[in-house]
Amino acid sequence: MKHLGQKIRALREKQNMLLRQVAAHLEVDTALMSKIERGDRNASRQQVIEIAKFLKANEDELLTLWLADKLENVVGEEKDLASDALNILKKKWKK
Amino acid sequence: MKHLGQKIRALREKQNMLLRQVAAHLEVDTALMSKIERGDRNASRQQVIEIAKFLKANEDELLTLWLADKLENVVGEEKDLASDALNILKKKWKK
DNA sequence: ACTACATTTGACAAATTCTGACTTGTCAAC
DNA sequence: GTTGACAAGTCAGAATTTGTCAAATGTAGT
Repeated sequence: MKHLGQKIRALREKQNMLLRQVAAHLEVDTALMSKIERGDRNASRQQVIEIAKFLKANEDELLTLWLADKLENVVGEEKDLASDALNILKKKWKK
Repeated sequence: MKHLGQKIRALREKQNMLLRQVAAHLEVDTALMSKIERGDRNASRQQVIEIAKFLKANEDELLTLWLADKLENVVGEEKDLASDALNILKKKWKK
């Protein structure tokens, strides 16, 4: 699994829907929807939720992919530090 | 350990240095340095590196804390999804 | 090849966020 | 009450993000 967009596209095509239809449901331009599916743009949290509803997908699964995309942007070149960094956060959250 | 700023402050105070001195070394305003230590502002990657040099700290350790701060911002309320999201990324990176 | 429709792309303005500097306030020590 | 260290608020310019539009490209079907 690569990014959220690819997952969305797979879901959409399995249901024979058009970009235009999903875009209309989110009330955004088709062009934006295209970019989201191609990974050019990030969807907003709310958009992900709407997409999950509309495509009858598991909301948490899509949100997890959405979060993964965002984490990837932040981590950038620091891949080797990411695990340690997340562990620090986990400790912090436990308290 | 909370955030990078607290670590920096601890290091700085252990060496009896003033905010002003560290700030001067980074060529930023003392007020900005104060905010970084209190976690009001994020340091840039380059600033973290400079600070590590100046305070004789381990660069990777500080960068890890720096990354943790950034991850925390991104994760936001999605704490429960963060582990899964990072696992997805790890798989992706292996290839 | 022509038409019709779906998708992609690049340019763009508006909105939002980030950054660092500047100013003012607080507090403790002297 | 002056000084020095730091905190806190405000601000403008820079940078990034967001969504739209128009034009380009892809893709069938005829």
